[in-house]
Formats: sequence, C-alpha cells, structure tokens
Amino acid sequence: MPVPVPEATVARLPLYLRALHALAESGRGTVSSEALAAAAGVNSAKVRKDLSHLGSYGTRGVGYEVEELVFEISRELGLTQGWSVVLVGVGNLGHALAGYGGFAGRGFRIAALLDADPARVGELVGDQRVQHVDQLAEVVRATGVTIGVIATPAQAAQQVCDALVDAGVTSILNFAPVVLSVPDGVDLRKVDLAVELQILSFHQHRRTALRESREVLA
Amino acid sequence: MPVPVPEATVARLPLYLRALHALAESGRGTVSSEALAAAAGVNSAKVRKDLSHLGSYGTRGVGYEVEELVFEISRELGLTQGWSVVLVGVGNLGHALAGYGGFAGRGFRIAALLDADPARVGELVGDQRVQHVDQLAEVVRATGVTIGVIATPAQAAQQVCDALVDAGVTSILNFAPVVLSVPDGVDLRKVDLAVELQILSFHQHRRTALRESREVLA
DNA sequence: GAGTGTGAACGTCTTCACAGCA
DNA sequence: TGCTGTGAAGACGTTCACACTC
Repeated sequence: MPVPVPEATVARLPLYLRALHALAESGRGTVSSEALAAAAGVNSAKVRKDLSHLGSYGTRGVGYEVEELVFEISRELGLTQGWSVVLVGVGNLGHALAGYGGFAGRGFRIAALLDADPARVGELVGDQRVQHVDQLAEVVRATGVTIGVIATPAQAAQQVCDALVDAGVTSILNFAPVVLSVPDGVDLRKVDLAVELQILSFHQHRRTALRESREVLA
Repeated sequence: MPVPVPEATVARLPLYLRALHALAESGRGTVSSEALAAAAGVNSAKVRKDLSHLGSYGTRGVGYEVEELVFEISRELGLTQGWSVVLVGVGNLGHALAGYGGFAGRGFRIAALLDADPARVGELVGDQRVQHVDQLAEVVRATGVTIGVIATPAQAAQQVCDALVDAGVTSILNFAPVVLSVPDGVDLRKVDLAVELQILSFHQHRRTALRESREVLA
C-alpha cells in the first residue's frame, strides 16, 4: 500500500457505510456512485475517488456490490475486529452514547461504564452495570480495551484522560468541551456538540444581515 | 467586507471562543497568538491568520485583549443577538443537549422542547415543559425561532425536518444518523456521534497493523 | 450505453518566514 | 525586543472530463 488513504476520505467512509447499510436493508444488491452519493449527501466524483483509494471494487457500466463494499469499508476502518470501548461519564450524554445504535451496530462493544458519582454506581445501563471510576485501571486491564470515550463534565475530563492513558488506552474520543492533552502515541479526537450550532448561527446571521442590507438599498 | 471569512476559519472560531472564555475566567487580560493556540489546540500561525480575517484586533509586541476578542468573535458568529432554538426529541441526547452549557452559555436559548412520546409531554426539563411535536408549527410561530435541533431517532428525523421547514425554520442542526434533505435556502448541518469513533478505529487499526508487520520483518 | 477509475486543472487551507509596528 | 499581520509557497482536497471496461 504505497499511497495512504487521505484523511478526508477516511472521514467520509463512515458516511458511506451508513448509507450502504440502509441500502442493504432495503434489498439493493448494487449501487452506482451516483446513487451512493445521493444517499450519503455528497457528489459522485468524490465517491468514486474515495472508493478508488480502497481498491477497485466497482464494475464499469454496473456499479458497486453493496455487500462487498460494506465489507471492504468496514475492513479499512478496522471495524471487523470488534473493538471494546470503555465509557467514562454516565450522565445524559453517556446514556445517549451507551444506547446509540451507531456504536453497538458497528463493531463497538461497550465493555465498561464508569462514573464518579456513587449514586450512579451499580445502575444498569443496557447490559452493563456502572462501576466507580476508581476502578478504571483495573477495568482496562481486565477487559483489554484500547479505546476510551470521555463523556464527563469539562472539569473532570483531563483527569480521566490521564487515567485512561496511564492504564494503557491509546485512542480517546472526547465529548467534554475542553482541549485535552495527551502524550505522543495516543490518538485523541473530539466532538463538540456546540460547534456546529455556532457555525449555523454564523450563516443564519450573515444571511439575515445580507437581506437587511439589500432592503436598505431597495 | 470584500473578502469573506473562510469556512475553515468559521469552524475554528467557536474553539477560540471557548478558550478565550476560559482565559477570561482565569483573569487573563491579554493573550498572544501562541498562548491562544496552545489553549485551543492549534498552531499560532493559524490563529493569527484566522483572527486577521475579522480585522486587526491585536497589538504587535503584546497580543490580543481577551475581552475584546471574545466580543468580536461572538459578533462575527452572530452570537450576540441571542438566538432562540427549538429542540425536537427529548430522549437521552435531547436531555444532554438541553442541559449543555455550550448552548445556554453562548447566546442560545431553548425556546421549546418537543417530543412525539405522550409519556414525555409535560415533563419539566430545565425551565421548559415538553410539548407534543404536533404543536410544532404553532410553537415556531409563537416563539419566532429560526433554528431547529433534531435529536430524534433516525426514522422520525426527515418528517420532523420537513415540519420545521414548513413552519419557517431556516437553520437546522441534525443529530439523527440519517442524511436529511431540505429545500434551497435552508441551512442544514449535522453531527454524527459515531463518525469520530470510526475514524479513531481506523487509526488504531492501522497502528496495530503497522506494528505487526514490523514485528514480522524483525 | 452505462458507469468506473483517474490524470489534470482548479480551488482551498496550512505553513513559512519576515516586514513592520508597539 | 516581541509579537502581529500577511505575501508567497506548498500541501491538500475537490471537481472536471474522458479514456476505458463491462
């Protein structure tokens, strides 16, 4: 593999995967780049370029086999090996994540739920019982997880992050609204629930500002 | 304003804003691009370029005034005008969003909470009582909201989206894992909670694959 | 004919490196 | 001297357009 898959392509593969799962459920055996593009909300040239980075899985004049593509994308993303995940912070967001179909349905198994609040310890969420965050190192060792998800309040996040790193977790997904720091060799990604709303605000703001300035001119 | 603010810059402004709020709380009066970059998790050249698109708010040899920058970024993002938001879907994720500091703390007021489940109607979340989604048109008219947030299950999302558009909402933020379609003139953005986890999986996968192939060679 | 795979053109974003100002 | 603001260079990503294949 001399040419690595571009990061922008990697970011879209989950999109294609979701669209393909939907297509497979609706009984579609094959898709064109055009149809897949529509289902994923991008344009067809992008789909073809992206998929070409994984190899040649399409048939000219026909399209791509849905099942085959699901497998190849899953493999590329490493979803076929069934990751175990430890989720820290079982508030509303933690509950939402624990019950999220996009996790369990995509090769991610929640191996443990941790929280700092003693009142929540022992609670049953899905098929897992909430454990105290003090057990973190032990839990990570026992379950062998390599991926950690942080859904705690902002103040607790760095401490939890450090604990995860110390315990040997090398991939961390952070939902807390703070910038975390990790040592080299640990992959940290973040989701900020408010960022997109603020971007939306920017566009709405500019649109109404433009409309008003046009009305002034009229 | 002949040169529009680049989209990539807009996407980072919320980051800077969060970092600046934290700096302001800790009593910092002024920041260098270097310090702000560290707090926001980017590099300093980017910070300077980004901020230069808003105007010249820095002082050479000194840096930027924290309070001033907070105001200018907020203004650019349109956060100073206090948007009202309607949130549809009050499950775990909806609860998490309703209680999220990044919304209320940034000029977004939740004007209404809607849900399709009669069992949830009437429930008090924060200072709002959950109303039935059938009231959507009426609620939008009464409150004059222009931003809608969808936190429903995937199956319900397009229907809710259509209802929002019909009611006159022109900016929609979608948390449901489906691609929604909206008419021209409506700005649609999405957050997929599972995408980042899958990207993380890709990197973790590639890392372990590389390590293994190196071990084979050794 | 239909639709993939891909070089080439184009556009956008990032980074560098330094002139210029406080 | 310290740090901003910015042209210029380079990396990266997108889109076009068409040769090629089924």
